Amino acid sequence: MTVTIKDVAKRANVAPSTVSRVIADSPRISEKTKRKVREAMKELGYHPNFIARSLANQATQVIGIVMPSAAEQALQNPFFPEVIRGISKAAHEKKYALQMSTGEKEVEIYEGVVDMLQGRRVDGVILLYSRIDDKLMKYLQKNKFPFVVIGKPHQKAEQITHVDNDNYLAGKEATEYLIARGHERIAFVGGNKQYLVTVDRLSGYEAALKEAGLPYREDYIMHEEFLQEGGQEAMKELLSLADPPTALVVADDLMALGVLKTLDEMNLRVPDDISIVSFNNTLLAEMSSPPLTSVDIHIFQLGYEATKSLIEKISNPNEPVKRIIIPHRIVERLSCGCYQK
Amino acid sequence: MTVTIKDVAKRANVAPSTVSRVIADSPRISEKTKRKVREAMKELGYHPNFIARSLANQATQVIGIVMPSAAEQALQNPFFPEVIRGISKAAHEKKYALQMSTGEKEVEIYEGVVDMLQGRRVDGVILLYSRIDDKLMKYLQKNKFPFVVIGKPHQKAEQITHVDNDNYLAGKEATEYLIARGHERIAFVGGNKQYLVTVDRLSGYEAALKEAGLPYREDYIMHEEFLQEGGQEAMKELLSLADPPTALVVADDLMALGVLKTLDEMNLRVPDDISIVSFNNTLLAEMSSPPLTSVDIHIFQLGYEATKSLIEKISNPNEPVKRIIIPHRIVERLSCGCYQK
DNA sequence: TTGTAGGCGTTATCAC
DNA sequence: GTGATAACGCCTACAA
Repeated sequence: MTVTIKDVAKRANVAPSTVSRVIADSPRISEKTKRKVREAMKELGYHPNFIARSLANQATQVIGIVMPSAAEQALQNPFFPEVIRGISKAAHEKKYALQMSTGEKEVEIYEGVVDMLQGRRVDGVILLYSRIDDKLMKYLQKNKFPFVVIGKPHQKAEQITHVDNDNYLAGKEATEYLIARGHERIAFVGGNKQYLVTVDRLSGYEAALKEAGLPYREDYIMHEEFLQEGGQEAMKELLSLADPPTALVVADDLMALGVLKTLDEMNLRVPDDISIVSFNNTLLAEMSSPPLTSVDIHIFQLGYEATKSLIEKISNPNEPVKRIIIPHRIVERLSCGCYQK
Repeated sequence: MTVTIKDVAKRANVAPSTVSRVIADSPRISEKTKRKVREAMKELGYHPNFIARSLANQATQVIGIVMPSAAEQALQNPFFPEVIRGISKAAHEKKYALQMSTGEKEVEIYEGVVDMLQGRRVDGVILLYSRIDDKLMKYLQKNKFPFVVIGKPHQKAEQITHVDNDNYLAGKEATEYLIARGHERIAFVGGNKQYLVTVDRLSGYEAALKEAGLPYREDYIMHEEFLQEGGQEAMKELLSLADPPTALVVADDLMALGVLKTLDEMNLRVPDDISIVSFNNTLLAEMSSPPLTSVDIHIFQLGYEATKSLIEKISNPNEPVKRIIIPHRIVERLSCGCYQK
């Protein structure tokens, strides 16, 4: 049925191994037989069977992408398509294929990835998140599977290749940006505290307040999902406070969108009544009304670099651990105003 | 190193074939040995090797996703993450994994997919687009590879399982919507005419004009890329006309965004100066200023149904050809006004 | 430079 | 019910 290496061999009057060598373009084969074999391949319409090759090679040339939650949910946030764009570019350059995890709950994802790796479907994986005490990450490390994480590993970060932003600094700068505009009651709206991004940006926020001699208030700290609904929830709670904030550091554009929505419903205006600095600088930040001042973290590059590092690691298991910090920068738009008492 | 079926067999004092049967939960194995074998698997931490299994089975339980262009580019349009969400859900339900094509140019994609299939990396593919005279589609058909397309196949649509909207009708309704509001100079901004979506929506547009006794003007028809830039280009051209349109049917939200951008730069207001009906009803439509009246084509469902159909086809090659039409509906927002002479 | 043979980890077809 | 054994398609020593 399907034409195999043997068929080609017969046709070209050589041994299967010779064909195999031609495929690998081995220098030990004469140009003449190479030509002959290649011609036979053309004539028969031969295509190498990756699966068979993978089995023999113990390598698949496939990289696994692991999302923090069901793709179904994660992909709602433009962060993910954007990282995947970067990943895709780098993978393509090195001729790697991409496979996506598809699990709903955390355990399912965990098992899915374990199967992916143990089942030798992929040569390595990229974690598109980093959370505290992550079972999966520990597993990967223990079993010495090639992987890189986008974000900062919770523990043993010096032993795990990762690509991250300086989220502490970014959080600090975002906050300082608001402080510089006279704000004193600044709230923080972030994702789940399990995520390192949240933790880091929050500490940056905290540091900025401290340096400015402003009080750190528990009731100004919100943790919600990285979705619009999360932002809405957070904003509602903040507005129910006796003295609501005059400015917000929001850790994600999509969340910020939710924040804007709630503010709009409450007839509050941005930046007149409340200022916002957001994160990610996705298209959403540009499009919202008002457009959001947002910290560009270069998502694409995050994915691109992570993939390059992973591939290096796959091809050379002794590759030293790397830590790559992608620069960030605040992109000013219209969501911040000066606070006037 | 890695624990195989043989190791398990030894440990459980059975033959490898028995272990294999236990994995497949064959009814011909006694509960007692099953228990014994399963215990051995636990103890040794056995994980089946998918690759080996695939080779023996001639099936991978992986579905390939084929985008119209480099993922790097396509993923900029929220349409794609959204279909993938649907695909991911259905795939997960049936325990299929997902692999993405990663090619830049059309030829590269073509070859990538051919390799995917011939290399037996995937059991079937989903084309996330449909274009005229598509080489790849012909290839798939000729070689009888399981595939489904999202969109309407150009030729032999009755022989190809596909999931689509009634884009003709949708285009017609969108146009009628504007006509009903008094507009007579209505332009069409679509994607490349190679794409069937574009063609279909355009014919719907044309039909609506005809029925209303309005002239069809070549200079009101724009074909650009499905990106913001495309919308900007189109709008610029339209505005350079002696008598620019008072309303637009734009075949994609992201393009519509570009349109809005250009209009804004020109100090034209929507809907006061120009009305817009867009397509896809992504988050962008909701967020833009003004929010766009947009035709919801239920992207998620498109992906979900396509995947279910593909999996059926993979498991049963004799599955009859299917054509699934996903309903659409216009979601009214603030981008349309009445035309007053 | 090329051929032979064994192995990669499973499944499937026979036997017993 | 369970055990050999031969595929699946390719790669890679080892020979020649």
